[in-house]
Amino acid sequence: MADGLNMNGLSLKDSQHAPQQNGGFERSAYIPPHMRGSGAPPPGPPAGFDGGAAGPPPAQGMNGSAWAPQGNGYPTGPQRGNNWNAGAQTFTPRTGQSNGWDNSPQLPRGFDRNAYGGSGGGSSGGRQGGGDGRWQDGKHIPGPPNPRIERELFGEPNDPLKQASGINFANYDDIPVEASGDGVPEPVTTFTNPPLDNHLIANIELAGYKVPTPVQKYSIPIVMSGRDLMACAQTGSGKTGGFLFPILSQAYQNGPVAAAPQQAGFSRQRKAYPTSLILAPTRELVSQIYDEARKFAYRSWVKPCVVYGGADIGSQLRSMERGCDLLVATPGRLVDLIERGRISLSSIKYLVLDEADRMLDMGFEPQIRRIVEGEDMPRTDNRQTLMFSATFPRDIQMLARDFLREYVFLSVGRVGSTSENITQKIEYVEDADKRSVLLDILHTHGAGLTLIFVETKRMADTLSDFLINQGFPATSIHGDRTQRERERALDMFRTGRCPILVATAVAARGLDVSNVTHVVNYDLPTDIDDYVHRIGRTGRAGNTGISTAFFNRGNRGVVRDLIDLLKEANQEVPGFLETIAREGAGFGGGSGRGGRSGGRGRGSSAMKDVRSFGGGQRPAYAGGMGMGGAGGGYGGGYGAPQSGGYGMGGGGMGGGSYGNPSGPGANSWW
DNA sequence: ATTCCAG
Repeated sequence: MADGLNMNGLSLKDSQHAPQQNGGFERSAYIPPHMRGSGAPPPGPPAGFDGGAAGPPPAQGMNGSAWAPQGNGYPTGPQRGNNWNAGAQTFTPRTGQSNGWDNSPQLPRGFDRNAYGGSGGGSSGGRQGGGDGRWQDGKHIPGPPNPRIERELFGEPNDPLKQASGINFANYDDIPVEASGDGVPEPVTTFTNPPLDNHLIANIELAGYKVPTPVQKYSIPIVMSGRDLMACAQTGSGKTGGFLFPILSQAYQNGPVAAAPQQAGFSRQRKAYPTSLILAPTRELVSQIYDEARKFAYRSWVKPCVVYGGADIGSQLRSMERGCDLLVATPGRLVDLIERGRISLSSIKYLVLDEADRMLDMGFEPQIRRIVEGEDMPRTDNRQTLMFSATFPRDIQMLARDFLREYVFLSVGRVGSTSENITQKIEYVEDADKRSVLLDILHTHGAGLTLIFVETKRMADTLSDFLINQGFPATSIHGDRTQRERERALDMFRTGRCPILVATAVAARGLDVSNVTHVVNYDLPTDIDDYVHRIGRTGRAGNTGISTAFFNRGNRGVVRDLIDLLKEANQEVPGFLETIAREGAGFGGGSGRGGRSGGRGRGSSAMKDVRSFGGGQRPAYAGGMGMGGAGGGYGGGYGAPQSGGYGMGGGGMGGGSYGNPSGPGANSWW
C-alpha cells in the first residue's frame, strides 16, 4: 500500500520540521537489515554531523556546564564533549521558575513553570512520586519527606513483598564480569559519594539495596564517564538500577539541561521535552521500570513519567504536563504521542533500550529506528545510548551498533546467561499428554508461584480455563486481554492470590515477580533466547528456582541450542535430546523461523562482544568458544574508533549475514 | 507465533 513506508514511520512527514540536508537523506534512506552493508550507502549522516535537532546547531564547546561529567571525577567520554552540552550558555542555572530546562519561548507559562520542580508547596503532583524537589541556583533542593509516598514507594519497613526486590546475592563476587572496549573505567564497589550523588544514595538506602550488583558496579562508572554501553547481564541481576542509578545521579549533581533550541512557533500545544528516554517491549515491563524510577527519583527535581498503550491517554498527558524529565515508554504509544506533537525528543541525553535484543528484533526494529533516527532525537554524538539484555545475539549486536558510539560491552554472568540458581528439567511430552502432565506437576508442586508459558494467546485462554475448571487458582496474561485484565492478572499472581499464571511471550521478559518458584514451558519457544528469558522469571535475586519444559519432536528446531544451553549451565541433558538432535534437526529445523540466528549461530555469541570477532563475521563462525579473558579489546575489524556512529571499519558487514528474507516491512500490527 | 496506538 502507498502508506507502507509511512506505517513504518520511515517516510518524510512533517516537512516543515527540520532542515533536510543530511537529515532528509537519512530519513528517507532506510535500509532494511538484510540490505545493509552490501554496498548501500550508510544510513546515517557523516561523522560528527549533528543532524538531529531542528533549528540552529547547538552551541559549541562545553565550558564546564553542570551537565558535563565533572563532579564525579570521570573523564568525559571520547569526543562527546563538543556538542554534548548543547546550549551550555542557556543552561546556566537560572533562578526562578523555568530554570532553563525548557527555553522554548512558545511554551505556555504554566507548563514551563511546572516543567520541573517548583511544585514545592503544592504537592498536587504527589502522585508522581519523584519530583517534589527542585533545582535552584545551581543546587539540588530535595522536597520534604512524605511518609505516605514513602510507604507507597518503598513499602512497610518489614513488608516482605517489597523487601524482596532488594537484591541480595550472597556472592556477587563469584560472578564473572567481562568488559571490552576502549578505556573501560574501573568498577565501583559501593554506593558511595563519590561518584554517586547523596540524594540518590539516600533513596537507594530507602529501597533496601546494600551493595551494587555486578552489572551496577560496572555500569555506574561507565555511564557516568559519558560512555555508551551494551550490557549483557543475567536475568534478575539488577539491570534497572544499572541504568537508573548513574542517570539519576548525574541529574542530581548537574541539574537540568537546556533543551535544544526548538523551532519557533512550531506548536502551541504543551509539549514535553524529556532528557532521558527508556524504552521497553511490553507495557508491564515499562510500568515496572517506572515504579523503580519513582523510588530513586523520590524527593528529587527529576520527574519520571510513563506512557503505554491500553491505558487512558488523557491521564498520561496530564501527568506529563506536570513535568517529564525521565520518560519510560512502549514504542507504540510513544510514536503516537510524538505524532500528536506532545513529546519532543530533541532534549534527550540518555536513551535506554531495555531488553534491547527484543527491541531490535524484527518486530520492533522499524519502530525503534523511527524513534531514534526518524524523529528529532540527538544523534549518537550528542546523547548516551545504553542497551541492556540478558541475551544479545551477534546479529542483533551488529544492528545495535547503528545506535551506539564507541560503546563498552559488558558481560555479566555465565555464557548463555542462564543463572545457576535455576534447575532446568526437560521432559518428553507429546502434545496430547501435556495437560495431564501439567496437572501432575501442579499437584505435586507446593507453595510458591508457577508461571506457565504457551505460544499462543488462544492457548493461554484455553489452558487457563482448563486449569480453573480443574479447581486450580489460575489466570492468564496475553496481548488480547484488556490492559485492565492484564494488570489485574499480574497483580493477582504477584500477590499470590492467584499463584498460577498462564502467559504468552508478554510475560517472558524482565518482569520481576518474587517467589516464582517454577516456570513451566508448556510450549517451548522457537528461539532459544526466549527460553532463556522465560526461565529467568524464576531464580531471581539470588533465589533458586525450577524450570520444566515439555519437549517433543515439534520442538526439534531448538534442540541443538537447548543442549548447548543446558551444558553451559551445568544442567542434565536427557538422552532423548541427543537422540533427536542426531536424527537431524538440521534440515527441517522444526518450525524454524527463517530470520536471524543464521543456523545455530547463537550459542557462543550471546555473551560475547561481536567486535572481538572482527567486524561483520558471519554467524557461521559460531561454535568457537574461545574468546580470551576480560578486556579483550577490539579484535580486528572494528575500525577507527573515531569514525562516527557507524564505525564499521574495514570488515564490513559481510553480505547477507542478516539473512532476513522478508525484511522489516511486513508488520501490519497497526 | 508474540509484542506494540486507537479504533
